[in-house]
Amino acid sequence: MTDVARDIGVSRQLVSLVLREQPGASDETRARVWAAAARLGYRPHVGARALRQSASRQLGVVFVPTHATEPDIVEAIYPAAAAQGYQLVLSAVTATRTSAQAVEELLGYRCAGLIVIGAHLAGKAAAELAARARVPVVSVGAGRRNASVDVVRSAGDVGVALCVRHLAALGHRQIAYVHSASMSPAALRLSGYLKAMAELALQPAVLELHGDYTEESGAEAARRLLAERRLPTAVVTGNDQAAMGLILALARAGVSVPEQVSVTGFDDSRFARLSAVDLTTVRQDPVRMGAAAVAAVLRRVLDPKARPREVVIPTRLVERGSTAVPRSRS
Amino acid sequence: MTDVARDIGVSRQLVSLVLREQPGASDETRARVWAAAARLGYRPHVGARALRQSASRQLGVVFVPTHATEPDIVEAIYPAAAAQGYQLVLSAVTATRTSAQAVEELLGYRCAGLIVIGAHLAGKAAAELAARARVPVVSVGAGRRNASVDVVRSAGDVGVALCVRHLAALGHRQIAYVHSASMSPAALRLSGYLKAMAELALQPAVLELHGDYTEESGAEAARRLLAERRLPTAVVTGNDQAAMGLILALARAGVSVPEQVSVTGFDDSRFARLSAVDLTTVRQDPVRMGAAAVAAVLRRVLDPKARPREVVIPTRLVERGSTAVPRSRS
DNA sequence: TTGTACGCGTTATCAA
DNA sequence: TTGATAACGCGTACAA
Repeated sequence: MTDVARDIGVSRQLVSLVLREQPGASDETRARVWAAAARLGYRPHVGARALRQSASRQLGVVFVPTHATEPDIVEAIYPAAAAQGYQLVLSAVTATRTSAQAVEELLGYRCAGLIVIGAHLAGKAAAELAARARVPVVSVGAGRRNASVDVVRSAGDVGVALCVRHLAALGHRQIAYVHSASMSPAALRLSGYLKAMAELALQPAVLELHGDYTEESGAEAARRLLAERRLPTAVVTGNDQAAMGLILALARAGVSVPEQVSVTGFDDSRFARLSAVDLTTVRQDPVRMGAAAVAAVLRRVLDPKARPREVVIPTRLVERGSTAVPRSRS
Repeated sequence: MTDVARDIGVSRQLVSLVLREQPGASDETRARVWAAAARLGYRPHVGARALRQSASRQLGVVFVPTHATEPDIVEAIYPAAAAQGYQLVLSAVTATRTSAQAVEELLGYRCAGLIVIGAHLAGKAAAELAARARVPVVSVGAGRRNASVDVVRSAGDVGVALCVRHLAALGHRQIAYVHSASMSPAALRLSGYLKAMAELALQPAVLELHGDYTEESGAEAARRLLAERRLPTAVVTGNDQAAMGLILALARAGVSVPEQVSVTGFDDSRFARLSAVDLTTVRQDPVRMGAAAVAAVLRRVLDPKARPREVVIPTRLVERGSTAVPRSRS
């Protein structure tokens, strides 16, 4: 900054004024400052700025970059934060890096608030982190109403219930559900299935998988369904990837979707939209989740006494080609 | 830090010493300092540290979070950087955020070096960025030998040639190639195809797609192949997602893989490994790319006079079930 | 081991 | 519009 000031022969603090778009400089000077800054390739030092202001205009974001949907939420957070003049500091959770480490690193930036995407903030961890961070924390995608962190999540139970009712409306009666207990939002989705089945007076059939919702687990589900005496006419899954694996494994076994079995997913990920996959699924709306997350942190940044809230983002059914009227009722 | 010092009644600089693991404090004091730091939830302020040292131990990383393979490289960069005591500052390229903006933001952190994943640094942009940043820049995945930035890339031409030779060894003679000109590494892959076909004295057949390598473009390739008089016995694609789309669209049209047509992909992404997809593909080794990228930046961080290099990471063929002996030679 | 003093780049306040 | 001065949190040199 000193270089810029010297270059055009003005004071350092005038340059600071101009770059922060504060009043107090003539239009002509403003133009010269901007020109000089561009010419010299000058950028304000974010660290120095944060230091001086004892409050950075930065939001920390914890996410899993290799996840199917988390990057979509990150993508939505960027413009929402930028609109309020905030930068993002991303911190990834990877195979070699725990969420605790990711959060720890963010604390060094003295962010104004933290957005944690995914199921890293189970009850106790949430409270500890919130106490530790001393700044508002938002958990996106998982967790329930909570005294220490805001929660932004999808209405997963409603989404699954929509699938069940859609299938029932098509005439299905044997509707199985593929469940993975290890995923935190899965419990909510399962409850939606059970509730919808009960309302329709249908017999629930839950297939519980080991491990995460991956394509492999969908294939495992297919193997287990095929091993049974009779296939259900429809399968609701809690995740697109599991649905994909299920469909492909069924196809290998000569069972066609949707002719013999209808299948639904959850997420409306990029796979689902593929014309070749054409999966009926539940859309999560990462854009609204990202915007809601930013709104939630900033609400508490601006009013530190505000209490954390729970924001539920609606889900909606996307009807595609993987569901159809059952071939025969039996 | 002052708080920690006051808490246990020692000087601020002693705390600094201990936390940086420098000699000059008794074991007993060390323990007390660490205990107090943990209890108070203290973390050094990265901005203040960078400011004081006029050289942050941070590496900036530009990447596309929604991309199929870039997050894998990011994941590999983390441990490689951590091993040398460097933190990462991630900056995402999204639909609403250009690579120029992503880089611009990183400059504010005064990173020791920049790693740009993807094809954002075409010739001129690379030189400009390198001049602007005043720190070493590495381009990962795209770009060619260059005076201003290091390049770490896969041997894409070799990888595609491996596919062609593998198919030829199985007995294939009509081997088509699905090409997408808009992707920067694609030219290299195409050249590998053409070279290998020439060496085998086979007639090349290049199917050029509009747009990126997406599942949709694979489906488009399938439609165009099906519209022709006769299908090739094998199709080499420059990307797993395109191969996936191709296979699924062929399946819908009643053409089975590998029985009627063999297909290869490129990337060994998560789809390819799926037992239901079981795609023969080329493995890019994101781990080695990430490690090489870190090594390349740090080489020039430590020796600013060093010239940029080009590092080529070998690729290898992963033989799976999407390729087989052609049903009949015709 | 401690205290003292300085500077990193920036913002903020004041009086001129 | 400017200059003087201080402060943010940290690292480091030096003397005690």
